[in-house]
Amino acid sequence: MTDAPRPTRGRPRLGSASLLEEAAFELFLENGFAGTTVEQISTRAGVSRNTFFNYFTAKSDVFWVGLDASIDRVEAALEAPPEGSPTIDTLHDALLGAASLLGPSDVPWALTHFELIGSTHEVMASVIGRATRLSHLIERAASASAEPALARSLSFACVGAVVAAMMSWAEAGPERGLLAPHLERALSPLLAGFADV
Amino acid sequence: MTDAPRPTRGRPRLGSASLLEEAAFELFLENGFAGTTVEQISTRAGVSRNTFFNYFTAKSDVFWVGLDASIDRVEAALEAPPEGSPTIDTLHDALLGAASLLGPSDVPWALTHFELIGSTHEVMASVIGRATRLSHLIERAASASAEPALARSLSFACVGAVVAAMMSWAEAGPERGLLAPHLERALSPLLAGFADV
DNA sequence: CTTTTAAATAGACTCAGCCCAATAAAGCGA
DNA sequence: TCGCTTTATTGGGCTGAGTCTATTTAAAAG
Repeated sequence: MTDAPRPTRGRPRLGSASLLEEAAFELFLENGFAGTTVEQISTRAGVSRNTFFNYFTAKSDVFWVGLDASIDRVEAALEAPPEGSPTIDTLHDALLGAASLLGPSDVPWALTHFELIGSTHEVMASVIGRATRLSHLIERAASASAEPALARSLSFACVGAVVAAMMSWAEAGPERGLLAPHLERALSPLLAGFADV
Repeated sequence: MTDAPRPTRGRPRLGSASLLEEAAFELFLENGFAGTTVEQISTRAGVSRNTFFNYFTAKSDVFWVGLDASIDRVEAALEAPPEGSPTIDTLHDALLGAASLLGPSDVPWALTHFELIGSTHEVMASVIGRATRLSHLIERAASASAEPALARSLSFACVGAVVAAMMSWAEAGPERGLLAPHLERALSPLLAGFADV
């Protein structure tokens, strides 16, 4: 899931994902998400339309380049749990660990420019795609020490808390600091409730 | 949000939403969701392609006809809260009340035929559209007695629990009974955790 | 019979996403 | 230096969802 290592053979890349990202955000500011075509984005970035889809599988993927890396970190932390620690703490540490690496400038663009995006189907789908992946990770980890149904509701509720935390983090403005404290606030009552069962 | 009252004037409807729904489910069984076109659905239902979009705004909307009505009930229950009852109980009662009206045969088709659907973008988007609506309702109700950030994380976590409950309900097979007990199990640890704050 | 209202339809259009075949730019081995 | 292999870019074409506008049809109301 992490970025594939750049191969030493073959034709080198012309641009980068972040180049397309910048072009996309510019255009979204000008015309909104729905009012911007993939054609326009790739033209401004100086590549062809097809090249866009070499970097992203969907137009809405430009929003979540950084987020995917964070989910990778949660995955790694959940797969190498410290022995002897109860699952609920492992989970807490895995999520907070990833969140403590996200500083004020790491906020996903989409969360600070929501009005330009609206409730577009494509964007919603892209969000829930990431949420599903995170939820699977948590559910698998929780299944080790909880019955299936409980593990699932725990994982879904956790994902809900993560989303809520990211939104209040984004809304806090440029002085928002790390994501971690927001996540701590959203997560602790929930984990406390589940800790008893 | 409830069904618009059928007007007494004008041309009567030829078919109904559930007619298109049945045609769609048949075809999904035969060819899967992605392998079925709106054209095929409307042809089998005996109407034109455009008529499909008179009944549904998207192909994936056929999955959630019943669900929308349930969310309507939650909305009604949250808007007319019994005085003197703390919000967390109002919320509990609103959700459980709607869930107790859902019997074994009310399971959304999509949840019992997940393998035929896959992680199609459109379906995910349609799910999260409903989830967003429910979350807004809960958040608004919770804002009355909790600070904004907490209200939001509560609402998102609740939605997560609802989804988890519906999935385990669907998986329970034909003898699944009402949704309510599943929801009770998923919701209670969560609400217990939030009740302290 | 005429007007009004709402539903069904026809036809055309945009654009996301996918596929395939062709080409360009690099490293590697001979 | 000359192929060979690998990878990225590109062009062209295609399907299908969703939108829009205008037209027609079927009913009720006056």
